[in-house]
Amino acid sequence: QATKEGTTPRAIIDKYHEAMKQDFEDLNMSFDIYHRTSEPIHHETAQEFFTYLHERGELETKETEQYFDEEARAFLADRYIKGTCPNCGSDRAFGDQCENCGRTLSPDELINPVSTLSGKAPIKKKTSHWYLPLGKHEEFLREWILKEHKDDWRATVVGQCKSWIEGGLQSRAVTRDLDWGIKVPLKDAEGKVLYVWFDAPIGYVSATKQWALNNNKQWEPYWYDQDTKLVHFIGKDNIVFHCIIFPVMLKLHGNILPTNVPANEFLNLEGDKMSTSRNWKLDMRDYINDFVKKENGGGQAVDMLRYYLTQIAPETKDSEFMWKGFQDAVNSELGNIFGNFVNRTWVLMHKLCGSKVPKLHEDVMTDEDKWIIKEIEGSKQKVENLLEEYKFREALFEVIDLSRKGNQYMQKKEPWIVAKKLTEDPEAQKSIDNTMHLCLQLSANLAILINPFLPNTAKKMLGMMKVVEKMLDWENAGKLKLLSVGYTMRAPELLFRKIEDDEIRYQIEKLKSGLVKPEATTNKVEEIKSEAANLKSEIVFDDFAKIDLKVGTIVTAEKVEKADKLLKLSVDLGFETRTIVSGIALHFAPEDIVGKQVVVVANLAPRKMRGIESNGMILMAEDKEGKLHFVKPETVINTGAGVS
RNA sequence: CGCGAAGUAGAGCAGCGGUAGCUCGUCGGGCUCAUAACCCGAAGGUCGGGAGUUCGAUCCUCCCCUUCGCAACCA
Repeated sequence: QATKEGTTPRAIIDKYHEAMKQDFEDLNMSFDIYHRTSEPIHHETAQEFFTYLHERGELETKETEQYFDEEARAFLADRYIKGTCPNCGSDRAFGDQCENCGRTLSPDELINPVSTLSGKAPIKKKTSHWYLPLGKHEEFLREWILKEHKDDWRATVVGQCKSWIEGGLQSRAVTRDLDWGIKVPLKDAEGKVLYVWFDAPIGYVSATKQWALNNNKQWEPYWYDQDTKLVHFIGKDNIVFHCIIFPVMLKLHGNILPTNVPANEFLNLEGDKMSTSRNWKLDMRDYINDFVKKENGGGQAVDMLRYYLTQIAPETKDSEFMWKGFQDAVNSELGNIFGNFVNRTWVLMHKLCGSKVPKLHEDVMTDEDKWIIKEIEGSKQKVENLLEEYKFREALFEVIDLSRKGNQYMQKKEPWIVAKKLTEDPEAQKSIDNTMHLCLQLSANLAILINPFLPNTAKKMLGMMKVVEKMLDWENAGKLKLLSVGYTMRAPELLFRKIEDDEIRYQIEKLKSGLVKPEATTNKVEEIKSEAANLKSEIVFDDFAKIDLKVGTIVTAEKVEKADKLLKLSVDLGFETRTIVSGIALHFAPEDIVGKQVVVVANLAPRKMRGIESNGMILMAEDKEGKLHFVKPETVINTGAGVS
């Protein structure tokens, strides 16, 4: 990224760190510590970790030959080496994979490797690295994950780990040759740094240290006490690091192991995967500008988003963020059910009970009263249990459901009807008192229960109840004497506003229009610049003249069996019709391209792909989004025409 | 190809051997304290397809189809 933006890694880190910090602040998210792995305390911690493992002989050393760019004076990551694919002959193959035929490669297999940094051919250079032999810990991992946590960890997590363990655990290099990063703390390790995956999770430890320092606490219990619960909240693509590699490191280092790793699946957006490059995303900044900032303080807007995100969290499978769904959830569940219950309770209390918390008359308690009392008392345990199992979605549902029950309760008691009989039957006030008393206690409970999810809403409710923040302590949930009899309440305040159709239409519009539009012109310029920098080395005309380009017409096209990306084409070149296999199946449907004219490299050596011999290559242009386009004559011309 | 996860009412999701359930939406009714809100009721599903195990399968087994994930100097 730094190379792309033409700046230093350090500057990039600073920039994003600050931007994200601001976003979190505006969205009302707080952290006990928001730490970064560039801090000195982290370097020390990571180095200590390495030294500890190294001194106990838990790391292996291996010497290998790797490609080195003499001009850039750097060893090259697989991705930074380009060359000709040994499989399909494409010259767009990278050290790890060929983009054309999809085959996974190692840099050694590439024909004519070239560094993407300097454009020069790299040389082989010997280098030695330290490795973490995961294979040695297979038994431990089997026992710990596949047996001990078979049932209390999520199915995806255990499944994913199983897949890794069964697939054979390879030793993983923990160091790299790089000029920046955390130095390997050994004498003979000049130019070697710790691999990010090794030091990144150690960041959790160093963050704890920093936090302890800031708060005058001991950090050790958090990583050594058996009572400590270590929980990683991550996405499913991160499972292997947090369940396999880091635990092995922790075990070797004498630390506690994670109690649970409740990995979430992926969140999609309006029927498609999120993607920064395609601008198909939910941007924190945009939400802040469009919703949070338009409201003073924005606590409501923040809680609305928190609600929906919790409600659709992909806990068991991939889920979908739909703007319409956001509107429905907020308007209906938050506004109509929860917000409106609190509101009508307050309005009625002011009208029928003189703005005070009425008394609960035990002598006239009905079945409905007893039912709602039971519901209130049971709610704490229900929500708590779900939270303990990391079922946040369901826990939040229970909270909303309690307010739903409040609505049902009020409907059955109908105090507004009872009030009409008051003149002939003054005793009826008792029924009203009971109803409102319980609705108020229920509201106070709602404030406590919603607090972990929607803290701004809970605070607003505190204001209406005129009570101190202490009341929100979780231990108070389920209690029926949170508000004292006779205490005066404030006027109601709407907890949630409705989201209008226009706002939703605007967001969807914005999302769809941003799809192709480049994010900013500067980005575009830089991209062109970096493309230019990646130009291949100069050739003479004779080199070019060796390539025989012809205009051909696609006669037939069909998918190649058992290959995602390949289409088998027969192309009429005028003098003959050839079979050409092309890696374009993800971009074109076979029936759509029949009859199209294309430019073909006619004298390319034949190559077998998936058992089919391909005689030639179709020229394609790739756009910003990675979509392929045919290169072809502007108007249809005679098949077989030469191109030069 | 392989390995993991998933496919259940219009939408979003629970359930995972024994009369298919929730939320939203739709339709009908009630109520009018409330944010055109709330409450009650109804319609809507051969639980991806096929075979098998079982007295019984949405749930177990096998095969097939579809979707997502399994590269990184990303965290």
